[in-house]
Amino acid sequence: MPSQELVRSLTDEHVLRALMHHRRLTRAELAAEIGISKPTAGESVRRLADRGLVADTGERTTGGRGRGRVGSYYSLAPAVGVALATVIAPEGVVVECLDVYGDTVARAIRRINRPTHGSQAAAALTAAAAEALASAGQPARLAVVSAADPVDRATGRLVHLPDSPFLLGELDPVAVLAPQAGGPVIVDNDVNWAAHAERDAARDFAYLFLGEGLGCAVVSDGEVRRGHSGLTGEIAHVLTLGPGGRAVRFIEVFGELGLRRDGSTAIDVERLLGGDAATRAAIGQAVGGVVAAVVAFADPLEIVVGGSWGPALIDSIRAATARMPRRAAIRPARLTSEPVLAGVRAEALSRLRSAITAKD
Amino acid sequence: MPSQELVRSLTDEHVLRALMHHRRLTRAELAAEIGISKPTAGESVRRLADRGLVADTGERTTGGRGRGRVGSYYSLAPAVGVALATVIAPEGVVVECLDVYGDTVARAIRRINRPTHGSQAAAALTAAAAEALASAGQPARLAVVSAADPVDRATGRLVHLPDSPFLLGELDPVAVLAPQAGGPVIVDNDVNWAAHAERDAARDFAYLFLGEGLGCAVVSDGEVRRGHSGLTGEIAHVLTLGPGGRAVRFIEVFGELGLRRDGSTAIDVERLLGGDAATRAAIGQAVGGVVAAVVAFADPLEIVVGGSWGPALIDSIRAATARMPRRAAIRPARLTSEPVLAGVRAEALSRLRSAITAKD
DNA sequence: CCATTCTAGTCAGGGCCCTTGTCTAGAGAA
DNA sequence: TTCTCTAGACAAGGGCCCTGACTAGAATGG
Repeated sequence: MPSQELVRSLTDEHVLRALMHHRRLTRAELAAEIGISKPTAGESVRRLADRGLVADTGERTTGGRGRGRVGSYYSLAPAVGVALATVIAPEGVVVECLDVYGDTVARAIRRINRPTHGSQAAAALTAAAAEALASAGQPARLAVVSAADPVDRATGRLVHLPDSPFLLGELDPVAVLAPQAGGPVIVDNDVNWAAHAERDAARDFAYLFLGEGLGCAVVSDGEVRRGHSGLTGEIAHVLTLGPGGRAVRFIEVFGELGLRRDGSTAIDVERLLGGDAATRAAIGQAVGGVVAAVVAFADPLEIVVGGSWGPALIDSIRAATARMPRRAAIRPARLTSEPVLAGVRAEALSRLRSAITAKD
Repeated sequence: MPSQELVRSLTDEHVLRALMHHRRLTRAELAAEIGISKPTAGESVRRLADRGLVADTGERTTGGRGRGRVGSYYSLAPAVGVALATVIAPEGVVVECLDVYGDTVARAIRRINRPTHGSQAAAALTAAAAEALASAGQPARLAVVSAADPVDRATGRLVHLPDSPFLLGELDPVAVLAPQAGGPVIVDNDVNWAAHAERDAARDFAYLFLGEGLGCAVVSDGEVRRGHSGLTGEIAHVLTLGPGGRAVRFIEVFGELGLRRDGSTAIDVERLLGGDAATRAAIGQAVGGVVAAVVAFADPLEIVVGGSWGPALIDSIRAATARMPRRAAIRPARLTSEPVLAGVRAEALSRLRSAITAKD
C-alpha cells in the first residue's frame, strides 16, 4: 500500500488547517467544516491527540447554541510550538515568538552598543531569543531572520560588499540561532522582507529602498527573488545618470553631491532632505536611471519606494521618469510602521503552519 | 468519498508517465516499474484503454527474453495527441508536431515575403500548422509559440516598443492558432525561449542576446521570469556607459558608433563585426554597463551571451566587466543551432505531458 | 517428444480508509 | 417529567489496493 495512507494524512492536514483558522472546534464542527464524516473527524482527532498536536480544551458547547448533547472543543496543543520572528538592525535586535494563529505571544528586545561588531549582535540575539522563548513557554520550531546587510543565500551569513555600509558586521545568524530555533533558520535582508510585506499589491513589482543604504527587492511571479547568491537588489554599482550627464555608479552620485557621511559609505539623510531643488533634481535623475534598469530587468507593475528619504523625493523621481519611453507606476510604500517585521512575521507564520501540517 | 479516487488517479498518472518514458510496456513491467501490484496495473490499463489513452500495440514479448507466457505490450494511443512547436521569425515560420516522447512527427515551413506586415505572418502560420497537422495525423492539444518581437504576457499579442525593431508586425498568435491548437496557445519571445533551452546550466542566470536586436532573458529560481507585462529583458533603454563617459541608452550607443542600419532601428551586424579595436572596446564598455545592471537586479550565477555578434565580442565584454566590483562569469551560449526551437520544443513537450496526465 | 521451468495475467481474500445510517448520552424546552 | 435536539460512538458497506494462489502458454532440455 504505497500511497494508501496518503489520504489519511490529507485528512489530518485538513483538520490541522481548520484548527489554525478557527482556533477551537468540536469534532462535529470539524466534520462539517472540512466536508468529511463525523467518524472520520473523530478518528483524525484521536490520532492527532496521540501525537500531541491537538488537545481537548476542556471547554464545552453548553451555554452556546441551544439544546443537544454537549460537545468537546479541541484546539492545537501548545506543543505545536512557535516561530521566532527576528529583526537585527544596527540599533538592536527584536525577537518575537509567533504562535500558529499569527499572534505574538512573547517579545524581547536588546540594544546593541557597538554595531559593525558581529559578536555584539550575536550575544544580543542569543539573549533576546532566550528571553522570548522563556516568556512564551512553548518550543520553537523555526526562525525567520531579517538582517540590515546583504545576506548570502547559501549560508545565511552576512556579506560585506564594496561601497555599501556594513552595519552589523560579520555575523552568522544560522549558527547563532540554530540551538534555539528548533528547526531551520531562514535569513534574508531587510529590504526583501519589507517587499514581502507589500506582496499582496501585485505579483510583479520592485521595492526601492532609499535610506542610509540603497537597496531594492524584486518580486516576480509573486515571490521575492534573491538570485544565485542572494544579492539581487544590491544596486550601489548600477550605472546611472550622474551630474553633468556622465555615467556614474548610483552610490557615487551621493558622494559627488556631498551627501555621504564622513568616513562612512552611508548616506547623510538629514543633509539630503535639506538639499535644494537642484540637488533633489539630480537625485531624481539618478534614481530615474535605476528605475529604467529595474523596468528593463524586472518589468514591474509598479515600483514601491520606501526608506527614510525615498518617499520624500518621490516627485523628483516621478519627474525624472516621466520622459522615459517605458514607465511604471511609482508609489510610496504602503506599510510605514515596521514593514520589515511585518514581512518577517508573515513568512514565519506561513512556514510554521507548513512545518506543522507537513510534519510526518 | 471526497478524496478517495485521488489515489486511483495517481495510479493512472504513474502508468501514463511510465509509458511516456518507456514507450511500450507489458502490464507486469508496468507493475514492477511503478511499484504497484500486477492486478492494480491491469486495472489501470483497462481504465486508460477505455478512455482511449492507452492501446495494445499488438506486439508480444515472444522472441525477446526467454520462456514464460507471452505478454502484451501497451503504449500511449495516438489519440493523446501532439503539441505544436512554432517559431515565427522575419524569414518565415516553422511548425513542428511533437509527440509525447518528444519526437518531431511532422514539420512544415513557410517563408514570409513581407515582414512587419502581420497578416502575412498570420497566413503563413495557419498554412504551416495545417500542413504539419495533416502530415502528423494526430490531434493537437496545445501550441507553444516563439515570436521575434516582444510579447504581451496577458494577451500573447506582439507589442511595438520605441527604438526596437518591430520585425513581425501586428500579430495575435493566440487568435491565429487557437482554431488549430486544440488547447492553450503559449506565446513568448525568442530570447526567453533560447534561455529556456540553456536552463539546465543554472537556476539563476541571465541570457544576453546581442544581434540585430538587443534582448535579455532572466532566469530566476529555475524559471524564465517575464515580469508583469512580459517585457522583462527589453534592454534598449537601459542607461549605460557611452562614448566619452556619458550616460547613454544602450541602443543609442550603436547609433553614435554608426552601427545602426539606415532607416531602421536594427543594428548592422556586418559593420559591427568589422569594426576596429576602439569600436569593440566601446561596445564592450556599453555591454559592461548592462551587465552591471543585470548583476544588480538578477544576481545571476553566470551570464550567457548569444546572438549573432555577442559571442564574437565576448573578450571585449569580459575586459569591460573585469574592473567591476561585482562580477559574474560570462560565457557564450552553449546551444548554437536553433536554440529557440530547442526551448520551444522543451516547453511544448513538458506541457503536453502535463496536459495528458492532468486531464480529468 | 514430453516433462520441466519460467513468466504474464487473473482470481480470491483481506486490510485500510472513508461513508451512511442507527443508536446512545445528555442538556434545554415545554 | 417528557420531548426535542445535537455530539459522538458503533456497525455495516463500498472503493481501492495488496498478497498469494492459480491458469495459460512458450522455451528449455533430457
